[in-house]
Amino acid sequence: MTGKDTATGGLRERKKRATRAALAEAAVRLAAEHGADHVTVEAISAAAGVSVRTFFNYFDSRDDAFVVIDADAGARVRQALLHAPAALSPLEALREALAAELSEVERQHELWSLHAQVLRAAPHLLVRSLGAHMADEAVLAGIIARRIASGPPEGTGDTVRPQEEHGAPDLYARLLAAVAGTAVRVSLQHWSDRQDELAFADVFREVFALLAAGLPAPTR
Amino acid sequence: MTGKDTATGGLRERKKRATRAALAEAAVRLAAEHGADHVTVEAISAAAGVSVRTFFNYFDSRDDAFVVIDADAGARVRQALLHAPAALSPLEALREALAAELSEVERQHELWSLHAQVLRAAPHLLVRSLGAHMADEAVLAGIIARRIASGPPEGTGDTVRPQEEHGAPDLYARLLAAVAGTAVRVSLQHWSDRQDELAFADVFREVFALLAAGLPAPTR
DNA sequence: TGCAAAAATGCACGCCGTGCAAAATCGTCC
DNA sequence: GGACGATTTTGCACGGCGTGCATTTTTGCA
Repeated sequence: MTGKDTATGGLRERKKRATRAALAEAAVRLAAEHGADHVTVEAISAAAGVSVRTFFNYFDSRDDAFVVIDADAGARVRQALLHAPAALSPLEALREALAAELSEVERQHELWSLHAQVLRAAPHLLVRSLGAHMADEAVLAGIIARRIASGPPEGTGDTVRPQEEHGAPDLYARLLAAVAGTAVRVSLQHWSDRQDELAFADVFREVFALLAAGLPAPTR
Repeated sequence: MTGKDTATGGLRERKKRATRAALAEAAVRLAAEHGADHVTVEAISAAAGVSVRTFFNYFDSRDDAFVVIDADAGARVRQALLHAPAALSPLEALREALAAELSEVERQHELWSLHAQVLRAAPHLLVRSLGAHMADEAVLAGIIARRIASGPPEGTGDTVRPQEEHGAPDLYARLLAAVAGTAVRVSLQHWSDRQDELAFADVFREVFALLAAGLPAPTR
């Protein structure tokens, strides 16, 4: 369905992508310089070389230009999750799918850093950013639920440990999808605060380790 | 600082509270009837009997009127957490603090139900609602961090189990605060979807049990 | 090259949100 | 009880946001 991702031969399509990227980049750069709420749609449009009206053909609101970086990142995560080895637990599978996508983030370190800077200065944009992931969250929960239903892990081959039957799988899937999103956000925030000290991947792994351990009280 | 909560003798203060409540209630009722995005500030103000300009003296934006129900719920949770028994783990303490506040929710069932209805019909408002909790999240993380630093649980009295030294307590505290907020949201959503089937408290407990267990793959 | 579909644009309009100054209301002191 | 200072409410004006519609320009294709 989303097979033709990056390499699209359509000339028309390419130009649309270029325009969208130009608008997004102009928005982020202007926001980093003057502060997000001092950047008008008119300024963004002018910097990207299109009319104000055209801006609204690409983004539903001014804030979206600051928020939506890569529109189909969610789709890639979903694909990765669908092709994850059946041996992995849901939490592990999701962790790996996210890690793969987020390694891309570290490669475009500069743009993301700028982006993080803008979001930090304007909390309400960060909130919007969360909202952008919420739609993904629902879809992700569906995939997780299906994964659980189809392929029970049975890693060791024998019956399960003396562990309570946890009720609705829907609830589990939703919770996992939501918590994973939260984990990504917290990881990014923490890494963004101590930018030069830590590798993002380490923070990310640490966070998921904490989750898998059941958020135990830290040993001081 | 927030000592005088509900019972305030000041006549002026009372009138302000009344006006704010009237505006919020009018907003929610109109939104429930006509849909949130078909409700203008003018309509809300008229229903509450004040001018449009006054509306903006009470709320920073139109959406805030739909979102902010109880402004100092966060403060109460913080207080509860501060007075929680030292024997509880951070996760347990936070769970109990939230549970106490959320029992209030079930009492005002009708208002919250209406509210949930409005938020469900307008996802972007739900996002804003999350945002309202994000400021709380940072403060909460600070309290958790301090709680960890001051009173190490040492429930059994001896040294810790063979368990890795999990790095920054800041990271843990932030993660816990964020995940707890997510847990509340997922619980509310799940409960809201199956309103008559489950008690909210049960869903809430179930979610925190899953978190404490490290989100294990559910036994099918 | 000519034609149909799609995208970009201009224009008009209504609502949002804010600064400012005038008017109304409230608490207090005499 | 009445006047005064402080706070709140209100009207007004203005700029920015976001949308519908008709028009013009660009693109893909025959």
